[in-house]
Amino acid sequence: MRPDTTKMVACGPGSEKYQRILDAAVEVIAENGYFSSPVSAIAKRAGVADGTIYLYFKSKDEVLKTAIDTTFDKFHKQVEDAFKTLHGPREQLEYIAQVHLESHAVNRSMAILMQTEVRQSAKFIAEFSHHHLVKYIQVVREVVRRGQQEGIFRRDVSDGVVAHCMFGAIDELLSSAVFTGRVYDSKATASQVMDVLLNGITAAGERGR
Amino acid sequence: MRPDTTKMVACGPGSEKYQRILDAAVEVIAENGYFSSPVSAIAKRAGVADGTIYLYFKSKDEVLKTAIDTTFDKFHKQVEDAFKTLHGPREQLEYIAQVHLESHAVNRSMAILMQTEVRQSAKFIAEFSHHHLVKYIQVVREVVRRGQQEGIFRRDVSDGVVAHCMFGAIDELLSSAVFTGRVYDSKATASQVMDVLLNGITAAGERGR
DNA sequence: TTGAGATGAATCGGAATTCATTCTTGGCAA
DNA sequence: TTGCCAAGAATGAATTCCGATTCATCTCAA
Repeated sequence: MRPDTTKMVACGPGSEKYQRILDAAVEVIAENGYFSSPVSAIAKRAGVADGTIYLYFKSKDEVLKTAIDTTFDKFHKQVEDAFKTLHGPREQLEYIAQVHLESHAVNRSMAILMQTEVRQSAKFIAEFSHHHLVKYIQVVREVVRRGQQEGIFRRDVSDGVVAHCMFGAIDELLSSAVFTGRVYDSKATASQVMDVLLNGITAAGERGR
Repeated sequence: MRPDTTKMVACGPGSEKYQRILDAAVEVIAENGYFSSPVSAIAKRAGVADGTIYLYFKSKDEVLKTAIDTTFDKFHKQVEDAFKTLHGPREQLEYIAQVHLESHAVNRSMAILMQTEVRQSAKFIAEFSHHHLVKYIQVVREVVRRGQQEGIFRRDVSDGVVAHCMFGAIDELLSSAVFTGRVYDSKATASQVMDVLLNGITAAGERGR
């Protein structure tokens, strides 16, 4: 006897087909870009009929939106969890950097999609993904501010500027890897970037600790 | 009597209409994104008929391509010129940062377009604009390498990583300004970013110089 | 008068979404 | 156990809209 929660709901967000469509969409869009990816291509990749996609999603937009939202949510949850046992500002920043850079290895197609579609000007994408980026920056800012209060980081540079620098630097590294197809050691790269950045924002009195 | 070069060629890349179309395209695309900008909208903004655009450009793609190419070329030329009288690695990097950040003020629409379209996955855009980005990074790398050789910068971080960090940090700052619509003092911001970065990569022996 | 320049309606293809139809499946009565 | 039914799923061809590009036609300056 199955518990209710496992009961096969053929349709609905939990189903296997739902996931297959999402995965297919991410792959196809990563390869061709959102506007050059006909729904029919996504359907074919997922092994379903064109119309089926509309049983699971309201529109093509909705598919992309869901994929992006899910990814960001996972990221934020992962960071949140890690922070429970990782308290130093340095360590927290390093952790974020590493997870961010790792995304390439975790799911290449998704990484490509993030780099190529999230900043795009299609209004519907820009609007909601902007929200996720703001949240990311927010988290970093808070860590930086705490570091400043604790005297670990310099106080003469704005936390906002530092947060954007960190995000931008890492994102660009990822982006370049995605575009050139080069693979890298995410741990080693993250540590180099954060070495420079942390060195750059370390308070004078803390040097060499 | 006019020299030949100034003779009014009604059509052709020099003409006033050519420029008007380019400007209109940049504005419209900045507002709506490339794929949501019908040629007819660009034509209307430029005050010409739809068909006229095809007298000046081979295709819609071509219009965007031209706009982006021109902007990058201007940037590279500007940097090249400045380097003739600006020799210190620090100063050169600071100059690049400032010009990059200034682009927002110079031409807001173009800055938006750059942020929203250049990284996009439409194959035709990605391919040629990638080339420009590589060139940018290349220039920065060379400056960094020279700084390392002269003993001004640390040698234990790769010039490539530093170059990407710098580009990414600045680009993200610009991007955030573009998306939030916030205006900033490009000189002050550039100096903050470069303060952090340069501080981060300054060789130990050079501290406090 | 002529031809370069300009026009904008018509063409043509491509793709998002719909929907009439078909398929599956699980329950139920004979 | 078997055959049948209804409802939920899935299908994919048809509909519909949109927009890039073309081209027959017009304008105007030399």
